[in-house]
Amino acid sequence: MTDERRLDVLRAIVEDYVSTQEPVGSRALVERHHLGVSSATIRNDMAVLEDEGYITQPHTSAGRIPTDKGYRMFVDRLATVKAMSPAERRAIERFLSESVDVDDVVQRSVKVLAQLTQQVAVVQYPSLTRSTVRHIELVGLDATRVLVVVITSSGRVEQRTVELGAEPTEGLLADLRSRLLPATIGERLADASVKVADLIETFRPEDRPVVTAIVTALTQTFSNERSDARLAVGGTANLARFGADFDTSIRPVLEAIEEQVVLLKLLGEATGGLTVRIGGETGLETLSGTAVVSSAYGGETSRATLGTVGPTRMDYPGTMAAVAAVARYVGRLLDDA
Amino acid sequence: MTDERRLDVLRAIVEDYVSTQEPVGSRALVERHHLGVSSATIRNDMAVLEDEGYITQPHTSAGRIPTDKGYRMFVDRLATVKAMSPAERRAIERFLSESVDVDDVVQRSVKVLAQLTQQVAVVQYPSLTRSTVRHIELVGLDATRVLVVVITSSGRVEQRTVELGAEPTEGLLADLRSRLLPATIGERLADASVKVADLIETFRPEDRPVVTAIVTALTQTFSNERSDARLAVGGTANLARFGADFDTSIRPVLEAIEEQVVLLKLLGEATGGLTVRIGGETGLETLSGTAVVSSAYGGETSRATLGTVGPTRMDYPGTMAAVAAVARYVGRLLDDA
DNA sequence: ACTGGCACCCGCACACCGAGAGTGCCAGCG
DNA sequence: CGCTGGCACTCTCGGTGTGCGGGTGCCAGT
Repeated sequence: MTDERRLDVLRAIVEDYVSTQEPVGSRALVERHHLGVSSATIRNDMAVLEDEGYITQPHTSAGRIPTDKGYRMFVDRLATVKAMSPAERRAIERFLSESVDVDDVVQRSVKVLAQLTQQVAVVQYPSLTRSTVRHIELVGLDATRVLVVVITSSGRVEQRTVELGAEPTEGLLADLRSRLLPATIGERLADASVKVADLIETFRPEDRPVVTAIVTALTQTFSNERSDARLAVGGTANLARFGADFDTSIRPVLEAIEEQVVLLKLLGEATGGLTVRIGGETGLETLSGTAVVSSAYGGETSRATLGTVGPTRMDYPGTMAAVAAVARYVGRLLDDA
Repeated sequence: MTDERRLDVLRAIVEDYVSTQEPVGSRALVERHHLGVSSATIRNDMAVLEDEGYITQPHTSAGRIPTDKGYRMFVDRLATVKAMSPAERRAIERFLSESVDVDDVVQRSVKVLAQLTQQVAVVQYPSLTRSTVRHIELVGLDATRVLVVVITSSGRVEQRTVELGAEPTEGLLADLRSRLLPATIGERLADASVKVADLIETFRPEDRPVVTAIVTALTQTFSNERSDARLAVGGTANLARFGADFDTSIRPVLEAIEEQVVLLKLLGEATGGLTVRIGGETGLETLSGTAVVSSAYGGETSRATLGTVGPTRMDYPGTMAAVAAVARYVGRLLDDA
């Protein structure tokens, strides 16, 4: 009994289970795959695989289903990456390239990803940290309130209403604006934060409270506290594929999706490449039957994460290919925008 | 047999069915409500109500459940409006008043509405039509592309990327900007559309293509094609309450929610007051078990619709009260912003 | 007009049973 | 020593049968 064949068996089990959704037995296995040995031999292999924790039986004398550990092994060592067809690539590229602005790109990405994978798709709005300031605008709303608008090189527009606490002196806002622009235009957001903070001291003491309030709003915007937290979600109707039991397999996902914090955690720190989290690896106990496939996207100016949430019994090769492809196109699109 | 009591019976049936989720029989009815007559009498009343189409039995010799027509009658004539408790009002008001900008108001409204009603909440972003222009900004992205930003009196910021098709001549953008602002500031969006269109002719013929492209983008923004279509959705986890059958009662709702066009239709033209659509009244066949409670909100500067989607067997008085209350606070908040 | 009583109906829960799928193990074979 | 065919065993699943209970409709009586 070679180790080699045992891995083949594991792969076959995962593939069959994913496509049929039913526990797979030794007989069906030898019929559907040309493994060149008899079902009795497979049974022995399966017994070993079960001992090692890669597969399990839902009840005695039923077929086997993969465990999380089994899926992990499948993803790490067994899955041959399934390339997208040229037609699919074309479709993705064309659909995404029709976007009119950053929001639209994100919206469309979610849609296309959900459609391709038949799962729930999540796309994080691009982070601002690497982009530069293209414009800042201050708009007085009333005597003590100002709307601060920041436009970045990536085409994002961030806004924020500021309570000044006091009424600005005549001409102060215009003055501030005229000093703000040269100090920040073209700067990276992180650097711009420092620059605007330095500006405070150049104002008269009596104006500083107002200036400080506005500068604070700006730095908060720069540090993208809010934009990082923005997410687009789509394909929730695909939750049907999760399984019949609403409370154990669908509800937790819906709840996770509504809590942005949780969702961000799920997508995980985009280390760069494609990441797959299976069952317990998600860090959420309630998502035991769920797997997350995510990838960072974007390069220089805007970087963030996108991915899909699906049942552990998903088509990993296909999903991974789709996530990777969409990440690549979205990144390209945002970078030269 | 007075008509009066028959209506009482109908009300009792609706109330019991909503709270128990089970068909209600004549015996249970006389026990839970002090109707002062015997169950046999109730049975006669029920037979009449069934003949008239207000209630029905799921199968022979089971209890009765209300039909859509029955719910309609309940809502129109029988439901005593349930007032929100002062504590609840306080909570809503406080939570909403913490919002920092328009997006935040919408986001929070969805959350609070979903929580109050335990249903799926939908809030349309405030329409721009009634608000006025506070600022317009043109930002060059590269040689042939410009980002158009419009800031309205309601604090909304709308953006749009424009492909110019040609390279603008030196100083054209600055020139355009300096003429745009005086022509539009303080104007209602509809009026501003006309004003900017008039501007085209004041430019040299060779500049007109570029100017026209930008003006077109502006008018599109003014006519709020995009902003009207924006929606926030929350509380999807509450879909659990819809019933056990995923495919007939939950999936259609998820699908409707993802199609913004459909959802907008569902919320309906905000005629002003509180609107309730029950079952077939929604206009969607797939939403037969679903009811929508919606209300317009806002006044002068920003007006739109918000509401909830839930099963027909919902707590109408409570839901209606919650929708009305949130609509009132949101409207107030946006109008004096 | 309302009530009590009664015959009847029907879905639901439960128990039961047989079929089928799958396993584990063992003896035998190359 | 690894593989195979065979066999006994186990367990789920689907279908059937049955008793129970809630609920109705009707009718005769007040």
